[in-house]
Amino acid sequence: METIRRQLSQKIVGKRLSGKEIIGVRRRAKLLIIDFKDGSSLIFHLKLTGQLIFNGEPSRHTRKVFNFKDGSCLVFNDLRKFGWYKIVKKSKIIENEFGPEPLKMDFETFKSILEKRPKAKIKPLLMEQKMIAGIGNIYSDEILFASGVRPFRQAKTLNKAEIKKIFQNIKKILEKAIKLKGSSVEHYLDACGKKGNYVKCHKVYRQKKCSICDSKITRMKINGRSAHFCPKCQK
DNA sequence: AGCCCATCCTGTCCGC
DNA sequence: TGCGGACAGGATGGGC
Repeated sequence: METIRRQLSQKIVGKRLSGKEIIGVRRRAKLLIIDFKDGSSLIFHLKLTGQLIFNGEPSRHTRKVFNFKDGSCLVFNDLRKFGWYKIVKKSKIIENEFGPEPLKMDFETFKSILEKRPKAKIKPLLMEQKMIAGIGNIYSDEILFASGVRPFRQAKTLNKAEIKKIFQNIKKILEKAIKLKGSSVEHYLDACGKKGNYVKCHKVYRQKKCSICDSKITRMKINGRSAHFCPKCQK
């Protein structure tokens, strides 16, 4: 998402769509927000299979093509049709429904989130958008592997060192994933129509063996989502 | 609060 | 080859 935002920002700021000038492309949680000069915004949620490709070729999964005045376009594809877009006069109301952005979050804030939800399992808690914005299924697994913490541990059982590690790895993993332009497991493509490279760095998500100890990676459902962890490296 | 389930859709993969 | 079931970067709403 952040990769798509950065690329789109470079490509479409200054262009005109239906007579309105684009002045910025922002991201809040997993929402992509295109701001217009008149104060309105075009908001996207790509869910699991959405793609936004600048000057892409329309396919049978194309839901909408946004044509800019200069002849370029933005193609919105979505195989499963879970994604959506809408134009809003003020985007602030929607943006306020989310917790802090992980890369801007300080340690005290993170600690207080865990204290607010002592009984929640750590993986679903990391993915809860109202608590922390923008962490999804892949990165929650990878963050917890890097931190040596099993995904079903309740927040209250984490010791100070574990909390610190998780906090640091949230930043580390997300920053590296952004640097490598995201993770393409199935449908993800960036705004240039290219796959992300972070998938090569996945240590547990859809992996068979642990890269550290060679143990078989455990896969289980936690609150309805697939979770992956190493039974030896994660406690 | 926290978990479970169904739901929104289309597609792939795996086992029989 | 066909068929059934599981599963899929997400999120919501209802029920217990």
